[in-house]
Amino acid sequence: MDKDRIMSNMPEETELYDLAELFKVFGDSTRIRILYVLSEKEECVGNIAQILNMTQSAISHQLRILKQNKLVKIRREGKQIYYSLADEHVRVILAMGKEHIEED
Amino acid sequence: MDKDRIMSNMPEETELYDLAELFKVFGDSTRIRILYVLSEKEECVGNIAQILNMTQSAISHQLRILKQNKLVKIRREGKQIYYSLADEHVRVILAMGKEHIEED
DNA sequence: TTATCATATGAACAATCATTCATATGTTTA
DNA sequence: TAAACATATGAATGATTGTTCATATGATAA
Repeated sequence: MDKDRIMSNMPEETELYDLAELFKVFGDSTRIRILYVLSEKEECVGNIAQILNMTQSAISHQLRILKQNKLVKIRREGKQIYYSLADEHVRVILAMGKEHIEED
Repeated sequence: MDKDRIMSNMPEETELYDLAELFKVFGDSTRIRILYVLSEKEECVGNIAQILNMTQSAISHQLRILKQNKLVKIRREGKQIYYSLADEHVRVILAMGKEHIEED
């Protein structure tokens, strides 16, 4: 069974938690919707709320989570704050997930 | 702002929920640990529990969730049931997540 | 400065979920 | 058969989390 060999290949505790944390962020349909909106082009908070028919507060709370986990980045322009995807991992992870649920 | 154009590119409601559901499954460190164990080789429930120092019940509950979401598959051999990764998406998704949290 | 607009945030509530405990199901061996 | 073993599952519980409401912060315009 070789428990030791298997466990020696396992990521560290903190990395496991970070990984789980990251995927938890993808595990909410509101946040996925936001990421899809931003996959088109950068958008400010109010617009995202309007597009998704949700309150500004709810969107803002979710954007904070996305930002904390470095899935989106921001650009300030006057009163508005424009959000956009942070990097290509976001697209790849979403695409892989989509492929998975679409097969069979 | 072109709300209609953006929304027409958005996946269907049911697909959004399935996607979120899938990522929720990755959003727990116990399940990630199990997937890492199985990325080495197939393993039966009792062994997984021993390797991860958890109760058979806890592991079994989590394996059911992994199986329902088609991340693992099973092979029966006498009294034991061997679990293994269902396909390559699992590895790719984990690898992408790992890359993401490891940068900067 | 003051008023207005865009965004952020704290507290509260309902809903979801991982684990435990006890027990059930199903397979093999005696 | 019955006993032993591997796995599954239902109920209960504590912890986590998404949304709402009210309010705070920060930037611009008057």
